[in-house]
Amino acid sequence: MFSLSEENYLKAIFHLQKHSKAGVSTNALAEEMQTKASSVTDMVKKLSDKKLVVYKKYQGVYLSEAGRQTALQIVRKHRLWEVFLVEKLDFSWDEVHEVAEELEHIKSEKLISELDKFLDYPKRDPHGDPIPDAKGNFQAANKTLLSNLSKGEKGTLVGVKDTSSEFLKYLDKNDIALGKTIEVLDKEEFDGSMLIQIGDRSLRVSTMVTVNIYIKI
Amino acid sequence: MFSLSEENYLKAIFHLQKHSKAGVSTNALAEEMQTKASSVTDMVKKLSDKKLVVYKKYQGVYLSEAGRQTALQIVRKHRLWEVFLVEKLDFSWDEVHEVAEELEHIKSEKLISELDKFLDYPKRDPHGDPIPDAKGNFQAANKTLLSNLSKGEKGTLVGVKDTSSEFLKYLDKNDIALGKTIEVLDKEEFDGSMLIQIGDRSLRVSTMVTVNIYIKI
DNA sequence: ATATAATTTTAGACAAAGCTAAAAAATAAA
DNA sequence: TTTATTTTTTAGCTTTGTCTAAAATTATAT
Repeated sequence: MFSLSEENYLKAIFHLQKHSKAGVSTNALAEEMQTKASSVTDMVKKLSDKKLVVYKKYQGVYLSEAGRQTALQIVRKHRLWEVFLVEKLDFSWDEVHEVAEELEHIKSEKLISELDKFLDYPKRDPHGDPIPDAKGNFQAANKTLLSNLSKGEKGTLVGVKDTSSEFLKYLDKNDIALGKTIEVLDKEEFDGSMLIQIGDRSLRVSTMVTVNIYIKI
Repeated sequence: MFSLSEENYLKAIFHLQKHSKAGVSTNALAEEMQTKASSVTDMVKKLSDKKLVVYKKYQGVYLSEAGRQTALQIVRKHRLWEVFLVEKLDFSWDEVHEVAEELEHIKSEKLISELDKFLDYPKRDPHGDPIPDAKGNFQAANKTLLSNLSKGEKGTLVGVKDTSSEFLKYLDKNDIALGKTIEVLDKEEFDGSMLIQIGDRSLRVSTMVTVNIYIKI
């Protein structure tokens, strides 16, 4: 159907699209894809010919409905494989991304529907991100960044924004995990750092941490 | 490490090598790879430069020890994934090959060692073929073709040579499966067809069938 | 043993996806 | 509103793996 490269571009545009309703710029896409702007222009033209994106010179690129559906299916596969790796193969949440990047491109409808069943139709991946269903539907959680909470507020950790191995290992080390209850004991307005209560311990965390943790109140 | 294409060539040479101790011919490899002889020559030169095969112009190609080990690891991955698909995802044995062709190229040591553990270190794939261990060791079963048995002899079905969907579906339809006991009730010397006892039924099968079923006596 | 046939290799071309360097367009600054 | 800067596109080249057509080699058959 689509080449490896085409699929990766669609996924990248999808992820960049989320953050702003404007078109995705060539440079942003080049950065995300770890490639050069000229290569992006070439590929974007190709995707445009295939009606997967809407593209006007110098105006950035948008996913078409077909492109969005394709991207959603890749995201679905990526996240299902992540669940598989963590739940069945004892991977930790900081190890799954790389492998899932490869597994997401395996082409078999049956494989994914059976995997979904085998995993008992999970709704979220190990980082708390929602898994689209076969039709591309998923509910974006009503979540907010920990940094938005005020002193005294509390909620449940439902996701992370930064999924880098370094950040996830930091969380593991400090016993910060999905599903834990976090309460803001104190917030330092000067630098945004917080003193939080998590489980039976309290901990001081920097802004780098608070802007990368999603909380459901 | 190696490209998709390189891996597939190594695997193809490995499979063709098994059948004759002579070098694998360019044409045979082209046939196996569904490509042209000229393309094969190019690739074989490349593999030779990388010391994965031994190649002399017009003399066919042989796997080097490094090439053999690489091929064995690909075969290992292919067969482990086949077990996974059949045992965990309810695939039937005629559906697994295509998908395993893709899965076998995923690059992660940990993925394969964990999968092996998850499947409880299977020794054979769903077609009865042995699964090499992490070091590339596997025991070739002492098996023979059903066609080699004489009237009155019996044994256990331990594998199939032809793994095409058509053949496997024929076997399923006639309730011929791995592990079943087969006895040769009668053998027609003229065309090699046999009357066999399998389970509580007897069945007449053609040579096309008897030369594609492996029996352990 | 020589002619014919089959196999294999070489030479040159092509598509995909990337790159560099230069030109063009858009944006920001003076 | 010009000028300067940044962004984007174009043009042309590279690599990987393929192809076709022609040449070279090996095998087969008379």
